[in-house]
Amino acid sequence: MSKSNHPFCYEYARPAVSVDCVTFGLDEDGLKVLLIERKLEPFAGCWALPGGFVEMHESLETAAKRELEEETGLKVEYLEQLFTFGDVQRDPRDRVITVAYFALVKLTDHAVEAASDARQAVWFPVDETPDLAFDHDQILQVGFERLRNKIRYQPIGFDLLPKKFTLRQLQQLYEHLLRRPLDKRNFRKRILEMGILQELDEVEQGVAHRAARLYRFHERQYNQLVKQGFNFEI
Amino acid sequence: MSKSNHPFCYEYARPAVSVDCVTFGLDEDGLKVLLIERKLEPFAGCWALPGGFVEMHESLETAAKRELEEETGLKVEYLEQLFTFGDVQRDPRDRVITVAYFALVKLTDHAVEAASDARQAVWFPVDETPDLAFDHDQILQVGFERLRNKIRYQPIGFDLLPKKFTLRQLQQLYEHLLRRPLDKRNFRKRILEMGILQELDEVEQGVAHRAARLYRFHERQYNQLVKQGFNFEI
DNA sequence: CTTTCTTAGTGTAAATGTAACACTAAGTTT
DNA sequence: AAACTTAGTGTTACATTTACACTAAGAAAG
Repeated sequence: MSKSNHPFCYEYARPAVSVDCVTFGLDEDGLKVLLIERKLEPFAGCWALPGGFVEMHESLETAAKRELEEETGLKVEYLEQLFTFGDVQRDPRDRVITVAYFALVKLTDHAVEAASDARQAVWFPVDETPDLAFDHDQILQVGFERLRNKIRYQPIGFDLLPKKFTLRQLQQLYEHLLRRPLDKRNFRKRILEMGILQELDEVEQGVAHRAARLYRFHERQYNQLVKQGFNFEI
Repeated sequence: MSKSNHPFCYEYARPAVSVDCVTFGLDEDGLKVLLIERKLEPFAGCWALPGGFVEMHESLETAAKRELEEETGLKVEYLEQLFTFGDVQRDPRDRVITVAYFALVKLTDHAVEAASDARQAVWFPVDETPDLAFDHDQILQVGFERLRNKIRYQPIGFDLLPKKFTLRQLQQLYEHLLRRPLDKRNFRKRILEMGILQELDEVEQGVAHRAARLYRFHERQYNQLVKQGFNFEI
């Protein structure tokens, strides 16, 4: 690599910088993560997290959104930085440092087109993922841990569930991520007391038993409580 | 910047990658953060976090430890990744992405030589820091928030206090970081019940009143409890 | 249309955990 | 010896959390 020609003391070779996205979604089967099939070497034919190299004119977060959309067709509004992986040998070609990002999407509402966008992007059940390229298995695991920790103190259920959902759906998501059963009455009491659910005048459709009431996330109320330092621990 | 000549599809210009360290210490006056005075442009003469560019053969964490030692003389064994800052304009010279690290050191035990190592490294009180170079004010703030959050659920007090300390010292550290007074009896009860303190047969020296018993951190016990998923919340 | 099945929806009491609180003990200084 | 400063110690009221079981509603099957 040549020396740069601007007045800059850093004249060594530079690592490349990439971004990778760990994107979770939820459908009837459970929790899913979005993967792509690599077309190029190294790891051609292998599954990997969507991602790519950061360009000079864009911030890390912008790069992550751009790569996610380019590779999977999925547009997300909110991404969170996860961790930066910089082991020397994590990419066999060259030194590549990657900044991993974390996203949650409502799979049921819209994001099905992502996978069907003629791209090789597939939602895999989180506990049935194939071996991934590079150190992406490790990155995915860090992402999954983040998800499980996050649900303890932030009401992220609403980012994964459809806009309208039942308390049962919400509880089952919590139970799955916390890996323990929750008492129905206590759960409902707590979540309703938080005051971030808006009760709708609708019930779920197409079930072979008594239909449950639908709720939606009361975002305005939530933002206000956040400002007041309210604790959303479950 | 020239194209690389290895078989690698990434042929654009690359951002530079640096590391920066937010290092906290504690002395009689309170909480301190370690800063250096820059000798080179940009921001020559300005205070900044110790840090520098990542070399091709070293991991991010290794780079952070190396830079910290080179610039301040301080050797740390444990560093934690804080956040990666990648705004396009954060460095006026060039595109530089920086991975920030977070360290805690026992100032009272040894680390005084760091500052006196003929280097321009100074421990500043955390709430009397000068304006810093680049976006280092922002990085410092993120580091400080991390510290304040961390103390809620991890017994990091022991990383900041001297090896032997009194319960009063420990409580005052908690009070300072949590920004609220704690009840002496409840605090002692809780911290002792955790079983990670070893009571010594010594008392503090040179105080003009009844001397308090000294304790030390029982690291082995702590590690065992961590494995069992014990909760160290205060 | 009656029965059966499945999930929705609701309150209370016991147990546990948290927070509030004040005095005696020990050592130093005057 | 008196005064000052911090060390060290338990109990009670209060709040929170957990455990727990029945009726209601609607759909499906007979």
